Amino acid sequence: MGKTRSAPTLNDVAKAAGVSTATVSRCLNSPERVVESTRKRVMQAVESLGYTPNFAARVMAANRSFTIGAIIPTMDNAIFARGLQEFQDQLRESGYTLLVSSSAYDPEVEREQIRTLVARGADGLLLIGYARDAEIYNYLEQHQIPSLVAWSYDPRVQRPSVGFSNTAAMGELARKVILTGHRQIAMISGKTKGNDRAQSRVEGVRLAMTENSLDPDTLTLIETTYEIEKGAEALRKLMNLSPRPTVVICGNDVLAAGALREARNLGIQVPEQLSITGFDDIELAEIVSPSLTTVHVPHREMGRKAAQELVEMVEGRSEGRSVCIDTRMVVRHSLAGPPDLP
Amino acid sequence: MGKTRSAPTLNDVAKAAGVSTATVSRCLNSPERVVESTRKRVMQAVESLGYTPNFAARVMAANRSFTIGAIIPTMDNAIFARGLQEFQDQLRESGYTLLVSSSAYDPEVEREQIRTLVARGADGLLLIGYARDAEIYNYLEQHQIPSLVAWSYDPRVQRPSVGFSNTAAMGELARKVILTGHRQIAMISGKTKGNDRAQSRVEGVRLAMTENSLDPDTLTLIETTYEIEKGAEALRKLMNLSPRPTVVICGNDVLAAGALREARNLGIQVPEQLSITGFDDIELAEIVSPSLTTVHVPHREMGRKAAQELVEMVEGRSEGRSVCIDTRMVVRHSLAGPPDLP
DNA sequence: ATTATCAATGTAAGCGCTTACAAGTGTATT
DNA sequence: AATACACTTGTAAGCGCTTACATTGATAAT
Repeated sequence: MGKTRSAPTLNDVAKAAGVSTATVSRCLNSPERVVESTRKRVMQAVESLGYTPNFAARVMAANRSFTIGAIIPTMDNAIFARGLQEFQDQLRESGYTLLVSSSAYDPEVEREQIRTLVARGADGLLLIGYARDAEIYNYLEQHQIPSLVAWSYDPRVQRPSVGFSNTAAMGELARKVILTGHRQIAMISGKTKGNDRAQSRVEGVRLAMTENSLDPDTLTLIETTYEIEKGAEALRKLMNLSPRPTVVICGNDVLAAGALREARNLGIQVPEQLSITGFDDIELAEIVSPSLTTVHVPHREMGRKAAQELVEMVEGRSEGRSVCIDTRMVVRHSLAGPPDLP
Repeated sequence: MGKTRSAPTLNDVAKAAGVSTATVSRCLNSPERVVESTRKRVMQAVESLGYTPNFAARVMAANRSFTIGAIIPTMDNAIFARGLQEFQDQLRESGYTLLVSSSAYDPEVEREQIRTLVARGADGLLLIGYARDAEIYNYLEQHQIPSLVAWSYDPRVQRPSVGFSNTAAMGELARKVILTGHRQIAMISGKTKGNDRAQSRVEGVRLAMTENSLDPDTLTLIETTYEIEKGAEALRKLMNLSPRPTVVICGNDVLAAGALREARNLGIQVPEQLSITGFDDIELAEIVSPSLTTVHVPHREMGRKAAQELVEMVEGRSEGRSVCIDTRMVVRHSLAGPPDLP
């Protein structure tokens, strides 16, 4: 910290109020254990000195920080913003503070951030998706830090999580796409390596194809990072293919927005000449035109439930349950039947 | 923290390596002060025990945290995301960690967050905009925590800041709007109370009007929170006015995107029947159609320079300089001349 | 009146780390 | 050979707080 030479300490308050440090500490942490008259005097001293407890000292002494850490892949787009905001609000209600850091989708960075957060005394951790080194989970185990996975839910994985089935959600959308008549299907996915959500979404599309007697190997797949620009780039590539896909399923709304923009730049009519779909239903999805057919993920609900569950775990009231959140397809204007072949 | 019963401590490492805790500490913090052979042995012990230093203890003992705090008004939209990302990256390069929290534009919450961050041992703080209680600045002074204001720059204010002149930036845009022929001007602004950036932007429009012999009192102003939905709402209200404004200047791109959407819903052609402008030039601005005429703010540059300056301050190499970042108008498709009167 | 009980407060032992200072060793200088 | 010095490592005193345990005084129970 800054050289806190002049900041008042517990001791200063104790002296000013004419009590012991223990009493001051009690006033702050369990006021009901101090008689009113004393408490008043102490609080006044706190007030007039402008005392703020030193967090590091408190954490060290109490071995408890009332802090929850979250590592998200990125803050750069809105995907995690909404859910995290709700997560934070709910946490605050339970008396916890949220510490966020972002890993830029880099497992190494994530590992480092996890260690940092643990070293900082986080009582519990929110992680995005299942996929990470066993070593990391071991580390958390060893330090006895409860962790909860969010944004993914897979009944086969034995690990507390609050999320949704990316496979099922994308599957539903893909089925709709196929039913609408599309056969030349392309997908712009996020990088699947180390990202189970991206993997599952691709998986969902493949499954839907198989179910409908389409060869999943005919799916044209481009993997890229989740940036608007990259979505645009990928679309450009896809439009050079022959035969051209009649629909582009995007791994999320950000990629879809990029694809949409590029289609406009190329003079391709959406959805008349080309259909495009998204995933997440962030605000962007409704803003772009045509508005995106996508999958709605109840981010707020997820954030709230994750906070509740994680607090339960931290306070020893739960061993870690999993919660599956329902998604639903949102049909808007970017999806239509394939154009008539010339 | 979680009950760290089993986590190894410095002491454990020291024993395992057969040295004193001081030596281990030195290996970790100033390795050059320990002879190679010893260092190797220690590092091996660190490795094999899976030791991570306890942050709270370190902060307490060293009175230094290598942590910078930032309180931003919201994470809910992209306004701050980009600049902050760069701020963080730059900070990391200098060996600092960023702690972010968001205040939801609430001064009370902000005050609390600042106290929390200080109590947590932040070495320095990044604050958005100048406007806040003197009491807060005093508090920081007392605790000797350097703070830097970002997203605002005003040569008249005697306080280190890295930002841009909101007045000048918006003024340039407004001048362009007026030159394009508009006389019926409306503005959808963020809440100006306690938000100097919003205030300055309104100010910028008024100034431009005055300069062009328009009465600034004829500016129709709606203040609202920075949400897409609110932008839409505001536009609806404006379109019920008579005479209808021919241009709607929005306080930022988010509001503009909402306004744009609503115009589309109302069947109003932009820019043929109505012009709309934004501010910030976030990705959204280029995605919507028509794409937004707006003011480009070099967020990355701002984030980077802010990090550099704040680190200098924290390390006592600077008393706090101010940096003015240049913005520039970006002309796209949402602004055109006013429609011919019927 | 005596003892058990309880509520309010004080005493002091750490929590895990850094660092000033002390101690020990080996090398250069005279 | 004696002295100085640099370098490496150890010793131990905190950093500001919480909390188990001890103490005190008052009230209730006998």
